[in-house]
Amino acid sequence: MARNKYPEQTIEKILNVAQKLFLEKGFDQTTIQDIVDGLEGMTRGAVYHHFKSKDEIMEALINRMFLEHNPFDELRNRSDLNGLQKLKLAVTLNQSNQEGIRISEQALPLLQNPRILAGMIESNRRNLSPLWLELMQEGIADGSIQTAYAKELSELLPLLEIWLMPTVYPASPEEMIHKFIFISDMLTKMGLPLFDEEMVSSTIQQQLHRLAEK
Amino acid sequence: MARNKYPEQTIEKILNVAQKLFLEKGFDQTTIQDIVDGLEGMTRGAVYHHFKSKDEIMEALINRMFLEHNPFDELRNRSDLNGLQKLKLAVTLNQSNQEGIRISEQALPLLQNPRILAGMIESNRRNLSPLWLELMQEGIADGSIQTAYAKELSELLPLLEIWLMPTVYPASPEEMIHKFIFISDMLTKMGLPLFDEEMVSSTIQQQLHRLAEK
DNA sequence: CTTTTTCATACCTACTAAATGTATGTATAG
DNA sequence: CTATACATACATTTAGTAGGTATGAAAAAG
Repeated sequence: MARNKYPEQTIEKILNVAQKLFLEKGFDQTTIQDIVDGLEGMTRGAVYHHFKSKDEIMEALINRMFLEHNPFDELRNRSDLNGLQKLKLAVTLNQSNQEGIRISEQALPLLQNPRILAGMIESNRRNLSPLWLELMQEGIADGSIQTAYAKELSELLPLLEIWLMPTVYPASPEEMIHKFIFISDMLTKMGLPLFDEEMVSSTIQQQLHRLAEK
Repeated sequence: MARNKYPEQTIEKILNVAQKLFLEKGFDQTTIQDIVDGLEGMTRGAVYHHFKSKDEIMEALINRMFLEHNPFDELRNRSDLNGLQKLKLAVTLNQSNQEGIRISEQALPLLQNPRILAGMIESNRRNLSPLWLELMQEGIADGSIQTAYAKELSELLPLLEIWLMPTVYPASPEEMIHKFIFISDMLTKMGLPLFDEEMVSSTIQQQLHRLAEK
């Protein structure tokens, strides 16, 4: 089999298998041969043709996870919303976005995957925080929010997201609820009322549901 | 040279060299042979005698860095301080503690060292947060602080420390000052006034000094 | 418009280099 | 005398490279 018509499909396949394995066994414990074995009828040569190294695969993966489907593109041309409303929507979209990754890959053990965790932090800081900041400045300009801490909050939001991950900071549903209330309260006090009553209570419902499942 | 009288010294030496190399070049880029080369007159056999694997060296290192010299032991038998005062002292001790690591190892590029970053997060959560929580509960009991968020704050404090690291979140001195003010303000609003005027202004002085150096 | 040639590239095979880890041996402190 | 702190030599795993082969597609020729 030489010269595939759609090499992008091959690349996607490689990334899919790599993501699965990295999340399951961790980056260091996954060999390139492991990835190849998951590719049915391919050899290491194919992988090395598309990616210079294992690190490059990791890099591409992190980009795909945290960059490609970020929720901010959809918000760009929504002129019907003010800054705060956009921010709230971004939170919601972001949440369901992450939910997707989490479920499909069954609760990624991030602490066993330091590369992914670090990549996430770095990618968030470089790519997501500026977008948050932009929205906040929009909100400040149109008067829908008042805060002296836009820059700080834009960096902190992604960090708080990590704090909310039960795989990094294990938490019972009750504790999760408490965390949410804390964040909601804190953000409001700092001038960024992102989580209103409705969002908090819907999260609580969600967590109670999680509790009932056990 | 066989059968050293003080094997602990050998172990310490290994950890010292490993720490230096890991922080300089990163975990993955450091080979066990590199460590051995820094040990003058030792062979890989010695290292493998004391540590089963490279990962075990890393584990021991992280313990040594974040566990052995943590500031809380000193606070245990200080019955002259109330909870809040102990918390404040803990912050100060913790800060100078970290300063030590940072200076001696010239600004560790944590994001190039995902293992260390993740180990730090994990170690903080497991070991440090409970100690913070304990102090906070003491402060609540003796009335020196009032907060409904002790558990949350005890987890968040170490995270905020990471946020304050310029090697993870690059920041100019001005931005650092702003971050400090943010944290001070935020903690106060959440019922944990750890940073009083004096501490904030001393930090500002410190940052301005850093600014002047350039 | 059809055929041929050319060329980039998707992929394979075989090999190298490097690093981890292991089995076994030796000397010495207690 | 024995456990253990190390050394030596070796086996194994794994990343990465060099070079080759096949093929789709576009340009050139007929």
